[in-house]
This record gives sequence, C-alpha cells and structure tokens, in this order.
Amino acid sequence: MNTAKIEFSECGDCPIRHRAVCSRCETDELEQLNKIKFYKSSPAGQTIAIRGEPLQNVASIVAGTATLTRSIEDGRTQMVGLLLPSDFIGRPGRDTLQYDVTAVSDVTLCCFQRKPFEKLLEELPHVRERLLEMALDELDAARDWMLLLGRKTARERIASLLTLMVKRTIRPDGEVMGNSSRIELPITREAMANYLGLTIETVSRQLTKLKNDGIIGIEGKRAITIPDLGALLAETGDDEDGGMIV
Amino acid sequence: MNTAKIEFSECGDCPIRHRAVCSRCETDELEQLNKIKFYKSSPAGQTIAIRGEPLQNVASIVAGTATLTRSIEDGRTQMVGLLLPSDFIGRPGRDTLQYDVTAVSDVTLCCFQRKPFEKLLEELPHVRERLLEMALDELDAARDWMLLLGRKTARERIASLLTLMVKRTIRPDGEVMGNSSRIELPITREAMANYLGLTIETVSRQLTKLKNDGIIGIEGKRAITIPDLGALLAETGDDEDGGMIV
DNA sequence: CACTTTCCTTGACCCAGATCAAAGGCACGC
DNA sequence: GCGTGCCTTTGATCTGGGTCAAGGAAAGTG
Repeated sequence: MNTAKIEFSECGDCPIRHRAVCSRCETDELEQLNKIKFYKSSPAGQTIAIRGEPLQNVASIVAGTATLTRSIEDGRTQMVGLLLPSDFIGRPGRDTLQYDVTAVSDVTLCCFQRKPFEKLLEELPHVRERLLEMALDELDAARDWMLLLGRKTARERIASLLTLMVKRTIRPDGEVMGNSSRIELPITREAMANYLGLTIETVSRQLTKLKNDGIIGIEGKRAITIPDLGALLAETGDDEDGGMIV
Repeated sequence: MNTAKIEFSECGDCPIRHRAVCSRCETDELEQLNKIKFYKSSPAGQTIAIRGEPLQNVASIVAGTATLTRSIEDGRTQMVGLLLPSDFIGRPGRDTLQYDVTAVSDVTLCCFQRKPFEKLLEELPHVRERLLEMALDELDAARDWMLLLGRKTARERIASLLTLMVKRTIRPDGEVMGNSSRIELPITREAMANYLGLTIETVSRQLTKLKNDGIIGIEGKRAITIPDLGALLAETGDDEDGGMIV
C-alpha cells in the first residue's frame, strides 16, 4: 500500500495540476510556486496537524485521503471534512487550524512554508481566485452535511455517504459501468460513523440492512457494489435526483 | 418594528462599513462600489432568495437577521446559516444559491447587480481578500455547527446557541454587564429547532429545564437572561472556555 | 500454528428525543 | 369584550439509534 510514493517532481506531471490551488496558474506563476514547494509523506494513521497548534506549512493533498475532525474532551468526535487529492490544508492569514488533520491512507503532500506562501499569494491572483472558489465549494459541502447531520435518518446518511463516494469515485479503482458500480471505501467504519454522526454499530447494522434489501452488495470489509445507482439515490432522502444517473 | 428603516445612504455612515465585504476598501474602491450599490428592504418573514433560482443580485446585510435553510421535500428543514448585519449573500461566479434565504426580522440589504459586481471585483483586491476571509470564517462556523449537530445533546445544543447569541450580541438591545447578560432572541422556537436539528418541543423543554436549573431566566417569549455566563458555557459541551468571560 | 490485535458484526436492552395530543398565553381585528 | 390564530408549553407515549456485551474474521507476529 504505497500510494504515497512520489513518481514525479515537476508540476507538469502532477496528478492534481488541474484541480488544486495552482490549477489556474500559467507557467510563470507556476514557476514561482514550484520554487518554494516541497513534498512530504505521511503514513496511514498519522496525525498531520493538531488543532490549535501553530502550523508551519500549508499544503495540497497530492495523493491519499485525510480527514478533518473536531472533538470534545470526553471523546465524542465529529469529522467535519474529508480531504481528497487536490484539497488544500491551512488558511492564509491564520497560523492555527480549528481541526485535527489525520492521514487515513498514506498521504503525499505538496507543501509550502506558510509565510513565504502568504507573501507570494499577493502576486498570484489566480491562486487567490482558486482558493476562494475552493473555500466556497467546501462551504456548500459543509452545509449539505449539516442537513444530513441535523435531519437525516441513519439509513439516509449511509446512502448519502455511499452516493458521495461514488460521485467522487474516491479511489481510481472504483469503476462505474452503466448503472452499476463498485467502490472501495477508503475509510474504516469508525471514520464513517464519525463522519455521519452515528456509532459504528449503527453504521454496520444499516449497511447490513441495505445489503439485505438488495440496494448494495458487500464484498469483504472495504468494498461495496451498487447494482442500481438509482435505487441507492432514492434512499438518500435528497430530492434533487441530480443528473448523475448516467 | 421598523429596524429596516434606512437613515443613511452614504457609505461613510454605513453601520457595517468596517465589517462587510467593503471593510478593507479605501475611498477610491469604496467610491466604485458606491456607484453601483442600491438599498432594498424585506419585511420579516419574506423570502429573499430561493434555492436554485437565478440570482440577480448579491448583497450585504445592513440591518436585520436572515436565515439560510436547506430542506427536503417531506418538510424536514435544517438551517445552515444565520445571517447578521455585514454578512454577504451570493457567491461570485455562480448564478444560483444552494439554499433558501429568508428574512427573520425586517432586513435592509445593500445590493449590487451580480454581473457588474463580478466584473468590478477584478479591480477591487481588497474586496476579494475580505470575501475569502469571510468565506473561511463561515466555513469554520459551519464546521463547528457540524460537531453540534452530529454529537451534542439537546441541552448542549441549546446552551451553545444561547452562547453564540450572547457572543454575537445579536440585537443592539442585548446588554452585557459584568458576568451576566440579557439577550433578545431574534428567532422563533421553530427557527431555533431548525438551527439545532431538534423539534420545537425539545427546544421548549430544554429551555424550561435550564431555567429550572437556574442557568437562565426566561422573560416572556423572546428574552433570556443569563445570570452567570460561565455556568452557561459549562453546559455547552465545549472545552475551550474561550476568553469571552470578560 | 497458536496468539494477538484490529476491525467488524450481531444481539439484548435502554433512553434521549421524536411524535402525538392538548391546552395556555398573547396579540390581533372586529 | 370576544373570537381567531399563532406561538409556546406541557404531558403521555413511542422508537431510532445509542450502549453494553459477546463473538467472528482477517492479518500480522513469534
């Protein structure tokens, strides 16, 4: 499981070149970023940043999955964001993060020292622009999740999460063929529970129920097959039926 | 109840001059915005924008309170944001909103036509900068709320909301004196329930319990007194005890 | 190969908060 | 003063999902 192996070093070859903060950059801006970037890896399970602690670097996720979590002393934990390749860690103008960042799978980061990056930012309008766009997208996603956490049933939450996973086709090995698909869950039941505001027992039970109802198939611990995406969508509680039914 | 009355028209006199998107603007940038701005009022209860419908204008809230809500067809509704004076409605680069915006009290808006605003934005670095900062702040707030919705008990949710209200001192008539304070709730029980992911019955019951426990006092339907802010804070479930205890 | 360890599933039971139902203010118009 | 509505409170009951507890399966380890 060495997805975090770096097989490139030039921005031109970068797998997130067209989606990350640098996506709008022309060659000259890219060159400026390139000068101060450096790669860093974190093995699965490792803490990348701790809430409240001064943050030396900001970074884009190049490969792997990380989570943003917020928790209370008594152990209750809520995941507040799922970071996938191209997502950005850190915010300009503030030296601490409000959440803990943890690598779920092996993660490769494209890092910039925070101070130089902030300084450079003033000369890179396209990065600022993209940063705003990404922040607003994350805001929309966070708000969608608020509806899920506040109002959806356990079954709807699970269905929503699976739908999200399919949409993002979270791992390159998740294939979509016609109306059915297969996804590899990049996270444990515990992470799912923390994301959905449930317990792992409830997650497990609801997955089993969905399986018994023929909505999904379960292969081993991490793989899910979805014979009929429409049927899964109907379980999410969402009304949009948004155009993803191929 | 005519808080929405406009008694000014010059940016210099504007009550949100130093907090809204325009806060960083110097006189010349301000002048450019001033040329295309116009005021608009919405009476309490009125819908300001509907999810998915093309948005003509973007706007800053000058006075009053509005809510952002997301809902499912069967009636379940989740508030995903509370808009107070200086908050911004709309996002550059997209012509629809993902949520419904509703005036809770009478609201005064400082509007800009979307297209001209977006165009002007390119020449106003300070507005872009402030917009990013505000978006990131909202993102932090949304994520805090996710922890509340996913993991907090009803009592903790109520205490958290009241704490938030005190912090924002939502109405100018909310006074903070020493360690105690009094707030006027700008929203109905139903809105509170929608914000907290609860039912109005639970909201009502928990308020009564907090009153019986001496944590708060209830004056009529909309006013709450808090004899000891520390005691209320202790009920929120948060551990930060952040420096607001004067 | 037995022996952990980690993750997941399943069962039995319980409780916080939802639901259903009724009634108590309070403000309004007539 | 007397409805008529709206918002809120309170009570009784129900239930979805939490909690507690016991295995099971897969992978690593010595």
